[in-house]
Amino acid sequence: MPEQITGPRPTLEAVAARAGVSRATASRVVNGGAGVRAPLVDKVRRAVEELGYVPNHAARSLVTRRNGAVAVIIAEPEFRVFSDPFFEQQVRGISRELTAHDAQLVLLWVEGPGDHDRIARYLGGGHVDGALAFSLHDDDRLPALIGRTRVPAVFGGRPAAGSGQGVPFVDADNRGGAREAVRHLVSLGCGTIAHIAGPRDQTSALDRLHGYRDVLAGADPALLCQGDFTEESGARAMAELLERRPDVDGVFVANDVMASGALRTLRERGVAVPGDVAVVGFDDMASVAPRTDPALTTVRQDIEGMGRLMVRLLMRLLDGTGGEPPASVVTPVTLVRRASA
Amino acid sequence: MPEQITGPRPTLEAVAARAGVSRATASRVVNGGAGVRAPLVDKVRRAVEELGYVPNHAARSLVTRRNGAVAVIIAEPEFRVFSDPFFEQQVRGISRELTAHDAQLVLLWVEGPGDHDRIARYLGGGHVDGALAFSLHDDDRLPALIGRTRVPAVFGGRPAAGSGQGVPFVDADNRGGAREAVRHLVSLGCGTIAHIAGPRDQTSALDRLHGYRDVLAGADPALLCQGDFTEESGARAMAELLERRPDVDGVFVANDVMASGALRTLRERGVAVPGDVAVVGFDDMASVAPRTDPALTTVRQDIEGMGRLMVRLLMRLLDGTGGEPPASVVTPVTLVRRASA
DNA sequence: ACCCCGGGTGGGAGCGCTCTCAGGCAGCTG
DNA sequence: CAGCTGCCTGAGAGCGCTCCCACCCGGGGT
Repeated sequence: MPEQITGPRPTLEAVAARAGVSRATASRVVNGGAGVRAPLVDKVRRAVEELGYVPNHAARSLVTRRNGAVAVIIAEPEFRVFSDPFFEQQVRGISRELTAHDAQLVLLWVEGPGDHDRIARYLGGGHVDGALAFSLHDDDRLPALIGRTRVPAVFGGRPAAGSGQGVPFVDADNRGGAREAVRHLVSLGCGTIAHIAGPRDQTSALDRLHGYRDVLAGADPALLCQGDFTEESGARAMAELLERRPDVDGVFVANDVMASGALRTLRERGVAVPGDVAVVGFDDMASVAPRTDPALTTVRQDIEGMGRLMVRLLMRLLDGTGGEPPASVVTPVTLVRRASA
Repeated sequence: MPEQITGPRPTLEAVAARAGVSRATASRVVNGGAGVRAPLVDKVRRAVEELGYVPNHAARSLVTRRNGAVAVIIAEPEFRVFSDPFFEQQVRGISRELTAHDAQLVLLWVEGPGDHDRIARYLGGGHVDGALAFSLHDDDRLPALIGRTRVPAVFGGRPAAGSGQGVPFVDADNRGGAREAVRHLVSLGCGTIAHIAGPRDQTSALDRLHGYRDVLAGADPALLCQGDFTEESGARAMAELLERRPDVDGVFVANDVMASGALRTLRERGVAVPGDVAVVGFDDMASVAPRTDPALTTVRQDIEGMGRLMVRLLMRLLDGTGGEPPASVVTPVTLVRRASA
């Protein structure tokens, strides 16, 4: 029980006095107690307890030049980003890992391109030890901006070629997952496999398309349909596909939400899934994939794990004595078999 | 253009030297320049510009005992809280207002009750000037916890009676909105108005129930049905209601999501809305209310505005010379008329 | 002409901490 | 038993800033 609830907060000086040691020794104990003899450690610990001592963060970071805080930069180019369950999971992973590293999460919400200056100033001001950002679109100037500030940073998602040089990223193995999905359709006996692709300006969507092509190099271009990751676009694309190639018997859809739309179209037209057409999605979004009719076979990525990994990479960057160059990480994905394929 | 990109960051001392003034004067200019003659102000400003000087936050807050950061505490008792669009909007409002006040947002994600200690320690550690928290459930121990830390705080949503004493809150006028909704149904000629209520342990749900009762004091208890804010529960409650009182001609539902479920039940049974039964929801959730069939008449609350208001209240608390006691704010709501009532 | 007043400026202390460095006290070797 | 090594401990500087206070200087009153 802390003794004094009110009054000025006790300083290290006070702790030292109470424990009968010097400020230096008290400091050593507070910071782990390495190289201090046990009886003294005990005395200091007790004094800390009794006084309810909490280190003054400002004083500490003034001298250590570290402030134990990491910025999480969230750009909001679209209508809703934050309420995306994907983000929720990633931010949760980040938060948990940050807590494990005793670091704080400072949320930087970018309000459009005009706000970039503010972000740059903040990062440049050294208020945080590092930054975590999400790379969403090709035209996103955030990666470049962060690269320029020279603040240690890690991206979530692979930035478009050339925009985030030197900044490591954590990305799911979109291409490999896509290959696995398509191979699964092949193994099921599908001979005419289509792909409903995501937006051209997102590396994840592009990678999934590339994975499809890796397996089905010579596929008819008519089997490729463009979507924009919305349910509606998935439904439309499926309809178009059915028209162009009525013989289609397998579809790899670039995300679960579009797959849900495609499934709807299929259902409406009385096409049996997976009997007539097998469908595989991507993301294994908890609110979608297990609930579609039939339940969606899809590719799962460990989103929270990716968030945690981002933090671990950043911490390595920060601790790094400058030796090793920080390597980006591509996390494995797994095919989750349900009913649709 | 900052002159030196690399090397140690310039200090105020360097700025002062370059401008040919004392550190004190340089400090005054950096902090607004009050009481410094124009030519000197200019000189210092130029030096700041040329050196790319950015104040050291740690040093500043060491002496001012302010750190320009506010904690936003998010408890997660349920499955998903963060991805709730309600939260998104509120946090966005908070973020914007905080930015306007030049303060940072430190996100504290509470991982269950066991995590309370950590939060308390953090808040008690004086790392932030104040805290913003959301009061969700009656049994939430967060309000009490925050009250004990003595950190200036503001709640979003009214805490349960007795749990967050002395801590001001910002809440929507749930009761008044409910009254308005019910009165609207009355004005439409509805004579048998039911209520589908939200969870008993949330003040917002309770207040809406009270609003209903304010207008319909002697209503048949059979007209009251319990839901839990999910779509499914709304659908079920509506079915029950239809069974208990087939003559029901108006329903006030405690939130839009449940109203959407109720609408579904009504549609499935061929009950005309608003012809046979008029329906009013609550929240005016953008992703729900305008998209239901028929579009939902509901009560709108300015969620982002509430977030901003929370920050403004907190800032007043912080600036407060201790004079006025901080008053909670109940923000007005408006009835949005669409097709369902 | 002298003094006083007040706005502007600079000197310097000190916020609470970490970290280097010198000193002290064992314990061990020669 | 002297000398040396090595481990602990304490003294003190200093991180970059704000703010108090003393000082300076010009203008107005006596």
